Amino acid sequence: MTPLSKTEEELMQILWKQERAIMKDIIATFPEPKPANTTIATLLKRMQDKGFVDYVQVGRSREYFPLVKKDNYFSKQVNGMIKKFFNNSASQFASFFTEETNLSKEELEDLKAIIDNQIKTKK
Amino acid sequence: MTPLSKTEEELMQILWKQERAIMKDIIATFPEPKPANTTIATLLKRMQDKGFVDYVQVGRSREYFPLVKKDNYFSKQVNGMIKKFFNNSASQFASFFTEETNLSKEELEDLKAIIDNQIKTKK
DNA sequence: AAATTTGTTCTACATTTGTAGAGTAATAAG
DNA sequence: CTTATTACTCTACAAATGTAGAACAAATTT
Repeated sequence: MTPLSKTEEELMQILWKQERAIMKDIIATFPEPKPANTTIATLLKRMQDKGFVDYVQVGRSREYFPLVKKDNYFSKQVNGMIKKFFNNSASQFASFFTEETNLSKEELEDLKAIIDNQIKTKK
Repeated sequence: MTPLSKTEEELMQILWKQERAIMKDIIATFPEPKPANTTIATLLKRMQDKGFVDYVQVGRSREYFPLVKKDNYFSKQVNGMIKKFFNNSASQFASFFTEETNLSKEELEDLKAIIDNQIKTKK
């Protein structure tokens, strides 16, 4: 399936946030200068063709909603990156991540706790 | 600066691996059916325009090389994702990550060690 | 020297993406 | 009922992307 383009992905973010949204709601979330609604309509149709959104007719307008969960979509993204940049080694990615991102001491502690938990449930 | 497209990114991966590569080397890395070298040439020129690669003339051919480090490029990617999907919270990303990816017990232990180290140097 | 290989620039073209006007239908508001 | 609002389809078009042929030059092979 064709992936979402950058702009389409941003629209997805809106749908993920709103759960269900009609054209007006979508347009409302954009800052000035708002895009033409034909622009959004085109994008939505393309996203529908790609299998990422669908809608239900409600009165004269449509309630659009995402067909893929954000978490799901996101973990595919991460997995793609791990594959591309780390030869598929998640752990290599993980260590890179902890080294490169600027987590505070507290965040690191939290993370450590999470990992500890994981280790326990694993065993 | 315009970002790399998917295909251009793949070419970058080759350059990152080879350090420096001439056309023949690059083509050689592709499986059959290999792309036309004009295709690669076009891609390389575009990537050069975008500021991601450069070359030195060596005899009749050019040695192309990356202008951005893989690590550097990669962490920008990750940061972009964190921003987009986790509202800029790296720690939220981190916990999602450890929960979603299937790290083995050993990998988790390794990761924990790394984090411990981070915490110490952070002190 | 003739032929082959290698790599370049120029040009081209189909597809995808970003953006939106024109036209139209239905509904809501005056 | 007339007007304004909302949103949908159709059409369009510029920019970006994927891919490569034609033409040409230098180097290498036969």
